[in-house]
Amino acid sequence: MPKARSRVATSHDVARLAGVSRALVSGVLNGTMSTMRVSPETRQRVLDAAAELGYSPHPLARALRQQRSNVYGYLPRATRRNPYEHPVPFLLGVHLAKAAIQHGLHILEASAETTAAHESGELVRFLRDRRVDGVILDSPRTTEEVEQFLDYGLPVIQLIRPLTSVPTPAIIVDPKPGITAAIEHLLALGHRAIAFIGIGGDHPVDRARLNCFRAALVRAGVVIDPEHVRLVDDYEIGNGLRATEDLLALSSRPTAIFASGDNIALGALQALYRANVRIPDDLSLVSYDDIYAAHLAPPLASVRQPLDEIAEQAIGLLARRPSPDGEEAAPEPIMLPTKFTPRGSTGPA
Amino acid sequence: MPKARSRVATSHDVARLAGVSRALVSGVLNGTMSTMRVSPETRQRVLDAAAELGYSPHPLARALRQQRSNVYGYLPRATRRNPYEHPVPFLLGVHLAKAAIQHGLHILEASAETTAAHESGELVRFLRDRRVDGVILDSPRTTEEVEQFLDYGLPVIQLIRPLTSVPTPAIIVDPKPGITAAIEHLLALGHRAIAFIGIGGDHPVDRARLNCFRAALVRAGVVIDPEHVRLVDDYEIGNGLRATEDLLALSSRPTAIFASGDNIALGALQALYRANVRIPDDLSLVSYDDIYAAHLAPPLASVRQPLDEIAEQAIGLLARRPSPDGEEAAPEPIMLPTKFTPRGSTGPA
DNA sequence: TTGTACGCGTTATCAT
DNA sequence: ATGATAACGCGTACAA
Repeated sequence: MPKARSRVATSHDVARLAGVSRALVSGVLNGTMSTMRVSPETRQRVLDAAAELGYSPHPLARALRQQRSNVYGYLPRATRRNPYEHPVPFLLGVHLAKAAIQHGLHILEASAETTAAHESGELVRFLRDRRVDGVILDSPRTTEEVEQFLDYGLPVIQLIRPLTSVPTPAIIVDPKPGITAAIEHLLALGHRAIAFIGIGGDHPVDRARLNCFRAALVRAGVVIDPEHVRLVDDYEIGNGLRATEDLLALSSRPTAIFASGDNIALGALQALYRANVRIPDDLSLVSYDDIYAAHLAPPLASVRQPLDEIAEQAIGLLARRPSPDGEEAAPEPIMLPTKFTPRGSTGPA
Repeated sequence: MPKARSRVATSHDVARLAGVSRALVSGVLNGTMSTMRVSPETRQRVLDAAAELGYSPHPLARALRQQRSNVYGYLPRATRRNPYEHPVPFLLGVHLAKAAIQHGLHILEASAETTAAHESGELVRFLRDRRVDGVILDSPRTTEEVEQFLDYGLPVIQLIRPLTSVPTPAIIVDPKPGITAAIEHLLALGHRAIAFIGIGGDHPVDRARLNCFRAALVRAGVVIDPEHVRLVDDYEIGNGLRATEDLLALSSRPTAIFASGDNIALGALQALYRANVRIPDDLSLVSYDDIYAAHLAPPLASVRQPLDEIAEQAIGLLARRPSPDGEEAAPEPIMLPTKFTPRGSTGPA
């Protein structure tokens, strides 16, 4: 009947068993005292003792001493009750957590229920109180948001939609290869009337998707019907639904739709289902994100952003501790490519 | 240019500013030394000083001293590359994390990439090394898995599919209200040939869903066609797809399908789409889980398990520290009800 | 109310 | 060349 937690071995236990001091245990296990500082025999005794006791240093004690919690804050771009409504920031968090573990780090996701919390400094306070070692921001909206953390002296990494006005490392995505492949795929199937549903506003990242779309068509000599470009406010299912309804109501109805986000595509799917438009027979549909596109009915061709890669790169940057000192030079953003995967949702025009 | 992290206030700083000892700062801020133990003026001085300095106790130092990390391990039933394939254990983790924060606790999700890791004790080691204060297990598969943690002296809470052979607190779901309402809804629409797609095997929780389904029909005097009950191995999309194809191939094709899981329903949706069977015109579909059912095309009527409530209850149990001592009596599981929400996926038979 | 030991590992200083 | 001693990080708990 294990009432109290079975006491776990401490460095003291190991030291006693090996007949050495605690300092030596620490040195050996961390490789701090390299080969020449400690005799091979002693070294082995320590290792054996540690193994025998199943010793693992107390992470809190270590963190306290090293002034490094090994926890990094992650601020997703949006949070809602149901994560399925915001797949990208959400899945990004999952991948960050996984990558962090690989490096002995941990992610603390700071969810702002209200957008107000973003500005109020509530989140800064939250993460600061927990002594995070740094912060990963997904598409921060305001300069202040980023600077709050920098002012506090924390390393910051921006993902996906970095504010270039703030000099931090950033990891971004190149929409071109994926979108180009997607459009060329549709063109090859004979489509000429291809619609675009995406986000308006002036953020370069969102505009870039439209630009890639445009460029691919222009390159093929296709003239884009202005009515076929539908810009909405946000990546929400309802927006995709309404935009698609609008497209279906046009006299010049498109034969294919590029939806710039999985949930935009989901909304499109709902509208098409209601209107009894069959995919791919009556209309072809391609999405961006490729998070759950493959699981829909029908499975959608989609352009994937390498969220796993983004996460790994971000953690990698944080894991090799911030540059010793002078290297404050505005770092060049790391750009990762997108990739298109065709599925059953496209067919001949 | 904030090179080094702006030093954060310590209890020492507060003590100095308030002209008292660190012990008193701790006592006042934790309410340990309640009103009668410290003079109101001093008390106020401490509070003022803490507020002025924006003091928040270092969580690592506190945890180290109190021998309590405030971190709890969560072992989801399944983990894959894409969390959207296993919505329940996944969303449970999200809700656990959220509820934990509310109580000043944290969740560490231990994902076993391989099922082998579950038995090997690798996960126990992982969590033990991180000094978790307890463990939340979602539908553990083997008794050993649970006992490993109990042997180590950690409090364990089992969710959804507890192993009753191990005496731990548990939180379970009552499928009856939701499934009964769903079937009665279909009956009221005139359906008599209602199919069931669910999990076989001998786990009582999975069987219970079928039993509730059966009972509701029997109560209405409906005879169930044995061909209409399809049992599959796991809650996977592909299984729902194949089972539905089988159902569509029957000479006595059902007019409605109850899919015992959102991704079973998703598979059904794919099969129905391929076969060009319209919902709800040609066939009615109801799912279990209600995680993303509302977002599909068409939105599915679904039975919801209160994952948020489950999470809150679990955290609640852990937050009020384990029973002082003797109260080892096998605790009664906490049972929470399901709820049915009709949507556009059902219609007259 | 205060002093002091403590939790546990790391790091800088000291001793052979 | 090898290893030990002691201080430290920060807050809490108990005795004084």
